[in-house]
Amino acid sequence: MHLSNTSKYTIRILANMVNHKDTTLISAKELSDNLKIPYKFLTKIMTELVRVGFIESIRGREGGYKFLRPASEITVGDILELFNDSIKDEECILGIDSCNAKQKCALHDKWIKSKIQLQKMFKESTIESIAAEGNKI
Amino acid sequence: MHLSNTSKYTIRILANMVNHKDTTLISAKELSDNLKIPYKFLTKIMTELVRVGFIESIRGREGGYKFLRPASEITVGDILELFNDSIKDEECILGIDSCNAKQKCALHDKWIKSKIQLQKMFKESTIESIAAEGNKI
DNA sequence: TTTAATTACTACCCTAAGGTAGAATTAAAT
DNA sequence: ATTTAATTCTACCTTAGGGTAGTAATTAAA
Repeated sequence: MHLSNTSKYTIRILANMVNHKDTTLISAKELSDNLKIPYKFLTKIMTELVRVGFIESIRGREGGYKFLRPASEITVGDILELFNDSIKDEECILGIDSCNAKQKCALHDKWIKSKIQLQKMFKESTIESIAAEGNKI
Repeated sequence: MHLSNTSKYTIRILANMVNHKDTTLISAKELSDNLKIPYKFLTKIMTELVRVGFIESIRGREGGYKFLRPASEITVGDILELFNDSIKDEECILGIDSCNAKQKCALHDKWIKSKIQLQKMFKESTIESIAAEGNKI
């Protein structure tokens, strides 16, 4: 019961970008140093984030990354969805295909309650809020 | 954000065993048929459950499996622990090493709330309760 | 004693996640 | 023009989860 490393890293990378002076671009090297994420692995994630349009890259000397969509409009849920980490509405926690509101498994109701709470947290947490003053990143 | 297939299967296997007439043993073949879990994969799980002492096996013709510990004393949490699927207390949802009660990540408090709720559900759900009358398995 | 039905053991195979390596491309600075 | 600092592309490696195959061991029934 946990998020994938890639999701976790991605959220922290984007939050770190928010806190960088946005007059300049931030490079992969700098992010890798800040977050202690292996450089090559980080660039792989960055390329994916460029591909889906969360960020933009400028190549060549003095290049780097910057947000394309504002950090206040990218949510944790968006990231989890990108890496197939989000909690699907229909998903029974015990993996029972026929479990639904009519025919419930023993955990159905409690799981729904937790699931909604988590989904709400993921949806309401923007990258901007993750990066806000006083929060550990 | 999900449980491993092995954990899900295991919970359902044990619940299925509860609902079997316990005057007789239940065989891997029967469980595999009941739950549509591939026979060979199921026997692999069963051998592990024997190894850790949840169930007992009787080999040879007319053999099969039965509970060693009562189903009312095996919890979902026990199973998740066995397959490294449980939620650790210290674990930050964003994977931040230095995140703790003093220095929190943005999701810390909300995550703790959900985490406690889930841990409680896992701890309080016995195999017996999963198998109880009226529940989908 | 043989046979059939059962679990256990050993050794694989496949896929995806996580991670690494090297070279190609880009563009500013010199 | 050349150098340098950056991203991107392609290809690979390693590990763990999920799953399969074959065979040995066991034991009760026939």
